[in-house]
Amino acid sequence: MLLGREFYARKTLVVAKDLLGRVLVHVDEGVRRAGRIVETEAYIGPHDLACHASKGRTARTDVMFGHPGHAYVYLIYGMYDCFNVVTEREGYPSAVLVRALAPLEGCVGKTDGPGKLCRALHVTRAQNRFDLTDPASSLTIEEGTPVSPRKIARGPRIGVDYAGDWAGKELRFWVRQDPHVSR
DNA sequence: CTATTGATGGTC
DNA sequence: ACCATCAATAGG
Repeated sequence: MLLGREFYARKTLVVAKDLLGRVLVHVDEGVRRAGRIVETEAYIGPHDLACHASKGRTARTDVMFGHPGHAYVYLIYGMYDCFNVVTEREGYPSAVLVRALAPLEGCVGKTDGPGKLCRALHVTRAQNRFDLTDPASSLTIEEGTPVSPRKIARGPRIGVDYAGDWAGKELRFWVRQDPHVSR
């Protein structure tokens, strides 16, 4: 069963936690590549200085201003794609970065980092704006098994030291003790 | 610690 | 038309 629009149309922080244990699936030219989500980060709205959309609506950030449940995939450091899901209501730009997976099917290499998981599932900017709630989509998220709150750890986001007051906020979530969480 | 790599957004 | 920067990673 796929997660529906209403799953994503909630507070980004809630979605970030609730995505742990869910299964990201990419049907890549007929082959299923999938992993269980074990680490996420919340990027919340125009005031979050670490959120790309805090610089306004541009060609890149446009998708974050749209409907929840769509993919936001962007290129970082000229080499790595990062996969996010758009959250909250239309017009309020926010997303959850998926940082690590436990590999399940068809993964090429490791999945313990945002760039690595995209490489492993063959997710690129070609999938940007894809609707994750559409059963006909090649990129979806299945219900999987939610993680009990007691097994969820929390800490500051990675690589956002530039973000002033928002740099220290604990908006990163991971499954405690899971070996596939990024270093 | 460094090199990598190119899109992106700001400035001139 | 530049230019600094970047939600990362691999390799010393």
